[in-house]
Amino acid sequence: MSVRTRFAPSPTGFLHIGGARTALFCQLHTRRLGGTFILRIEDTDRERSTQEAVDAIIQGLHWLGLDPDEGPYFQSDNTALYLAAAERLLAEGKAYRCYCSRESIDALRESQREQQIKPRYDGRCRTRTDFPAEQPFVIRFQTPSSGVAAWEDHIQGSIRFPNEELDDLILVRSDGSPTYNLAVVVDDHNMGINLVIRGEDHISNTPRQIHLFQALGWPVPEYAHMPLLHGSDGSKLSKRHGAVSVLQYREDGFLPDALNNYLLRLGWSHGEQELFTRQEMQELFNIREVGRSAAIFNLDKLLWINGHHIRTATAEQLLPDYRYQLDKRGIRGQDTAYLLQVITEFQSRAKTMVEMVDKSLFLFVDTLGPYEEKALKKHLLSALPQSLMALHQALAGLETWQAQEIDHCFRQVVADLQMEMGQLAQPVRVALTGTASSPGIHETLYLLGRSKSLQRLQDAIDFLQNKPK
RNA sequence: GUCCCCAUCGUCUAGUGGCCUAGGACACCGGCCUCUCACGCCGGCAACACGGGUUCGACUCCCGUUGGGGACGCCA
Repeated sequence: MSVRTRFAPSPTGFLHIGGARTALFCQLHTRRLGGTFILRIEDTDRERSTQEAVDAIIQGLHWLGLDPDEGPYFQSDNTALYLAAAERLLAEGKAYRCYCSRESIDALRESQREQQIKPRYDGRCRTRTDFPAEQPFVIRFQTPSSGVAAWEDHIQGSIRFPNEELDDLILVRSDGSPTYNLAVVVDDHNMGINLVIRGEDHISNTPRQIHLFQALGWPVPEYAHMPLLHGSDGSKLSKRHGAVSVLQYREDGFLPDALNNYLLRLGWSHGEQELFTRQEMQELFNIREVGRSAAIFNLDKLLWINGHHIRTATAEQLLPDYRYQLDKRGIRGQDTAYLLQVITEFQSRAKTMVEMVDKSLFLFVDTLGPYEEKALKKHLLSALPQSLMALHQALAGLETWQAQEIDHCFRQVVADLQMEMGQLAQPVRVALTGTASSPGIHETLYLLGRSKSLQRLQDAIDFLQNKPK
């Protein structure tokens, strides 16, 4: 039987990095086995679910290349199915109506906490035989009071819960709506899910769900509970650790496969290999090889991996992202061939596409802002205007603005002035870019173009001649 | 508090009883390359939480301690 897994987020917020990792592992695992990866939106909490969140999740998955093979399915479409299952359990005596008020249960839990025992419902309505017509009730599952619920987790190994640790969970709320555990079990069964891959925070739900499968007479799926992703303080990832939407990573100039590569290495490894292509991920990943301990999100390593993916991508592959980032700075309508040349020149110099734009921005602005303070002092102020003038004159005399020609011309000027390359290149670099770093000086001149290059050299010459003594 | 899970360099990890004076990667620190910045290359710093067992021999197996995390909702 081929494997069927599902990613089942609740649409109460955007898709963050932890959810993306779960989705990635689900998809990768099924890809290798030729199985099916299903997206199911768990919106049984109608109060907190929003359409915006649904959209953000689907968009986030799409950006990462994690589009489902099936779905999205919405639990809100299956309410009747869940309620039917609950009715059946009720009819079979495996569930019961509970008339306890929230207040009385809160009081119960509080007193249990005081006694330092695990807060849980005590089952006081189990044996109740009266059904007061006007009183609201919930439907509770009658959990076996002895025995154990156990399973062989694909990641965590053997896990067992004594049933006396569990209480009677609510299947249907007093407003008649189904709850999470019921919906999950009914859907997992109906959708033919045979492997559940989800976060470790669901471990304690698993014994309850196993009981429900058994009570309904359905086969129990296999489970793989992934260790959680932690923030820098070692606790579960949350807003305060910058658990932002994965789409924010696109805004910040990350490549989807770089993020996938990084996420993949959190908890899974393949010998000493750090870098993976999409293809390799799909061929090599196995959920059974995932480690059991939680990992801490580390931006530095993500940046390094992103830099690697930028370096190894073709300029054509990077073009849409580069254009996207340029667009956000108001730079549009640039020639494609030109942009490809720029990208090629900056690929090894940027860890993100945002950084690439930052570093190449001088090419697109009409006039430079003030020279960077350090660069100005270190390289430009000490330069002789005469050397810049000599270069200006030589470059102005070029027939065409070709990379090789510029190279020859620049070297000739350096030789004529009896200077070292760096003595001329650095001041020129500051003149052209406003900073002390850029691609090679010939490439920089070439990319900047004749008119802007000559203009900026002239500006620097004027600047030096007018500087206060 | 109760239950469940986890524990190798700062971080991500390799390691499945002898190959380990513990390997790789990021970060950091040197050096090389060099017109700058990157890239690349070379080198360095840095870890088996602790205590008991088991064994001829434990990072590897067992128990305990400590530490960390998760769960304990008419949320998912």
